[in-house]
Amino acid sequence: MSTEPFTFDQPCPIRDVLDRIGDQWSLLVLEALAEKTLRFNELMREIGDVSKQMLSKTLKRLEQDGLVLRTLYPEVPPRVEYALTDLGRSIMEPLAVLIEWADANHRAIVESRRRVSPPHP
Amino acid sequence: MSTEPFTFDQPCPIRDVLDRIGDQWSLLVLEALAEKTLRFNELMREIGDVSKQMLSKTLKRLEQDGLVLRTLYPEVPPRVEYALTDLGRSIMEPLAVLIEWADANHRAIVESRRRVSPPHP
DNA sequence: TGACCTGGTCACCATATGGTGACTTCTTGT
DNA sequence: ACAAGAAGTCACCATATGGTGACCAGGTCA
Repeated sequence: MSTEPFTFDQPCPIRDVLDRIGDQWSLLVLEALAEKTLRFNELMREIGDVSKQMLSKTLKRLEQDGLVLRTLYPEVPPRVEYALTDLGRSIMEPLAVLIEWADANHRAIVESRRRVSPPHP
Repeated sequence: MSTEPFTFDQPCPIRDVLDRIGDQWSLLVLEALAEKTLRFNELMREIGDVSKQMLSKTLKRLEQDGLVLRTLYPEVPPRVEYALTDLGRSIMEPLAVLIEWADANHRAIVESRRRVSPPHP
């Protein structure tokens, strides 16, 4: 299949990518930053229910993977801005296709789920 | 954004979908079944490193969500075949786009990761 | 002299996740 | 009689994940 070949150091690309965007918060962060550059606390407010710790971890991984650029302005109080890189912007296209599918088919999934295990018998 | 609006019963579609395909095994199962219908033990061998329990759980969720069809042939010994539904086949298209992106950009991600935290100083 | 702001980190704890190996049921093969 | 094989399930246990709230620095406002 298209995910092969891969080595141990460089695992199957798609599993690696899904590990990133498949977690609780990465997609939300990417979506927020796709709209515009945001500061740490702005991101927190934008996403709403993410904890500092998780947002911090998520941003760090996205930065390490080169999807997000972190810029520190050594002012007082310090200002830190997060923006998508070119790579980060480029992943939004495949994600948009997936989001489109999700929007179109979510109803079918929910109904299938309900059919199998009805609400309250 | 495109993921709104959503209710509590029917969460944000894309998060819901990512919860499914973003887990350890679902994508592998979908990919295997996209090639051809397989029996339980065939799937195990195909994927290689999945446990019975996880494969069972994964298949059950995919079936509940209407992505996979489980057919039991009441023979002896029993034969159970798993196949993609139309819905299951339709999600392979957005996934193919994502897989393509992953293949094309995985190298960039790995290199970015290495740049940030070098192997052995 | 505090109290507050930003952008975090850290320790603690609860829950979720996932692997292992035993067990099941029925029938066929030796 | 006994093992084997299909398709799972179940209990047990270890690790991963993620939330909470305390804490940090430096400077500013009242």
